[in-house]
Amino acid sequence: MKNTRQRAAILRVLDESAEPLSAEEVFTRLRETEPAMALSTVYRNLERFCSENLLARDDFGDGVVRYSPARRHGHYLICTGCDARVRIDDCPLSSLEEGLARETGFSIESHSLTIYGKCPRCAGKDK
Amino acid sequence: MKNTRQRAAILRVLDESAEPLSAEEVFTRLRETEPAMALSTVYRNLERFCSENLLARDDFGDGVVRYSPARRHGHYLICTGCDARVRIDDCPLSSLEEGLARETGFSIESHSLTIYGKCPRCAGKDK
DNA sequence: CTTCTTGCAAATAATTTGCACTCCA
DNA sequence: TGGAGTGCAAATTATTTGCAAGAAG
Repeated sequence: MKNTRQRAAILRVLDESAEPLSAEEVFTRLRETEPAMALSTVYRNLERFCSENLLARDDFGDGVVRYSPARRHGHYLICTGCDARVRIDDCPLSSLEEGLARETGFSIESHSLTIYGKCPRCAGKDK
Repeated sequence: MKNTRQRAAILRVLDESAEPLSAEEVFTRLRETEPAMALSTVYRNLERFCSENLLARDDFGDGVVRYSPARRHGHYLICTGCDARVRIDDCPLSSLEEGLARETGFSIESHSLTIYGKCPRCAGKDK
């Protein structure tokens, strides 16, 4: 994989962001430093980085794919009332994956986990 | 929620399917019994049923949302080489959710878990 | 009746692709 | 220099919405 200015810029933006970002969001943040970059370049490289396992996809179940550096990827608890997101730091899957690999013969590469519910404030509003 | 012929038909198709189905797939299977039904009706009702917790969304990470009856919903291990899907029957999250609810104050409603990897055949091809 | 639903057509939104040109290795 | 990478514009794909007509309670 060639090392281009655009690729470095995309990875930098994601490294500097505390939150996972969508392609559009990455694109917007690059407006200042890389005004000529095309949105399609962002899309192409985000996907490329995923298959190289440099990035992980975070799918929150709205129609938008978000990305974060693979090392920092986590899971989220999302409020179905107000879309508030809470990061879940410890991931219960490492132990599961081991057994799964043994049972199925798959070599596990990644996973995606999102939990939905009502935050305390929205749960209150319901009733 | 009113009980319409279309709604019953959508639920029936999903009950009869062993696999989660996308809106398009549901629509296609309804061509015979409900030839006049509009695709938008399918979309609207699938989403409606999800918010009533009659259906669950299964997101496999391609751009398509699939649905299955809430009671039967499971998780999948998907091959990134050939898209083969293996159902994971036991779900490691019930235990996690309890603690999470306590820590965050959220009332948990649902979750989505998908695991990616290479199936034995595709893992072999790589090397 | 009258409100919730549907069918249809048109509108979005996110993402992908074709192609000629550019730039890293 | 040769092929991977980029920008641009156009094409897809999945999904959503507005609205008038239809059916459920």
